[in-house]
Amino acid sequence: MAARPSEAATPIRTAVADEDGIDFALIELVFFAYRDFTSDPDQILADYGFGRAHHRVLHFVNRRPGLTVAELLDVLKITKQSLARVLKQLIDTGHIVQVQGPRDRRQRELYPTAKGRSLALALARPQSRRIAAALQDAGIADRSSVEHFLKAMVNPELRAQIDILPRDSS
Amino acid sequence: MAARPSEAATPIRTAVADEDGIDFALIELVFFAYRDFTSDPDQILADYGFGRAHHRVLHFVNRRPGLTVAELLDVLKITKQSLARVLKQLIDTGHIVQVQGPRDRRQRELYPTAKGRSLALALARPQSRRIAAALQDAGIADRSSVEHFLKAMVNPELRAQIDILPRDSS
DNA sequence: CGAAATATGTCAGTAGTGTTGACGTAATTC
DNA sequence: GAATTACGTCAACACTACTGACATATTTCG
Repeated sequence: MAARPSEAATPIRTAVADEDGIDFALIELVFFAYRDFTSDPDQILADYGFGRAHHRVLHFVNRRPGLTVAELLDVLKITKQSLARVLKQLIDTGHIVQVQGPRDRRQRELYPTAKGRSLALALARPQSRRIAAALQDAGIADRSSVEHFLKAMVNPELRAQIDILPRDSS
Repeated sequence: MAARPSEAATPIRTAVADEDGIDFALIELVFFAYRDFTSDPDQILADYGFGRAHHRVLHFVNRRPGLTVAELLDVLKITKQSLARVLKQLIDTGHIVQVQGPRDRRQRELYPTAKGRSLALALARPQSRRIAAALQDAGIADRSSVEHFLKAMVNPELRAQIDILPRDSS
């Protein structure tokens, strides 16, 4: 590969722009937006010794109380082992409780405690504020266009998961 | 804390909704959208033995050829050590070359090679397609509203970084 | 009923990305 | 000449993710 290092690697000095009609501007903005979007809860989580994974679990358990472990794995798209550690910590710290499934006793339904609900709200608050401020700043009166855009960014076969979740309008 | 496990943890069975006016729907959509947005390049990167960190470095070196190491660290908001590993790999594999700074010889200007440019484009292509499809799906004729929204999601003090980057209109 | 499938939990090992702190070197600035 | 700056590197660690294997309890099905 690097047979002749003296000439093999010629630096390209021009910036990529519209080549192939690629939307670099929006690609980058998604990166920056997400980076800062997650930074607010990250700071709060650090106080609890939690990470981003704990946040996601706590979020979905609060959004869909009674979720089973399998359902949670499916939403998060992670493996059982990845979930195990963070879920155990959240249970040990009293943020989440497990209840044996009423119909199928093999299942463990996951519910937030008052403590877990409280933390979930504390984590969501700055994110919601950031979104609201951005909508206002962009002069977007109708939330639904952004909602539609983001939803369309999700893989079609996974959009079903979103619809299961409660909507603000409900 | 868990003095009386039998009653300390009472499960909350109601889903969080509009409590405190928190926009859970959009918070969730940002998570889902970003998860799938990054999944396309992740698959390509796996073929090279690279990860998401390599992608980001490659992206910004292509967008701002001649970036110094310090500038790259500032954009990515990671530490020198985190960058070192991935940057070394990208240099060793001939995707990026370092050039001694012309004015300040302590600096190392980073440039993509033809190979690096090519990979950056390959990684950006599916992301750009996803964005374009989502805009169309959402019936958003004017990209600028989404662009403005995403930009407003970024911390104000960090927006300067975005403006340095080349715009599609240039 | 007994076997197979399912839901969950757990163990061991590994990888990628991030952190902090310290230290060394070359080059620039003062 | 001394301090600062830009960069590279070493060691140690944390978090999140992965794979593969195995155990247990429960349900389903032939």
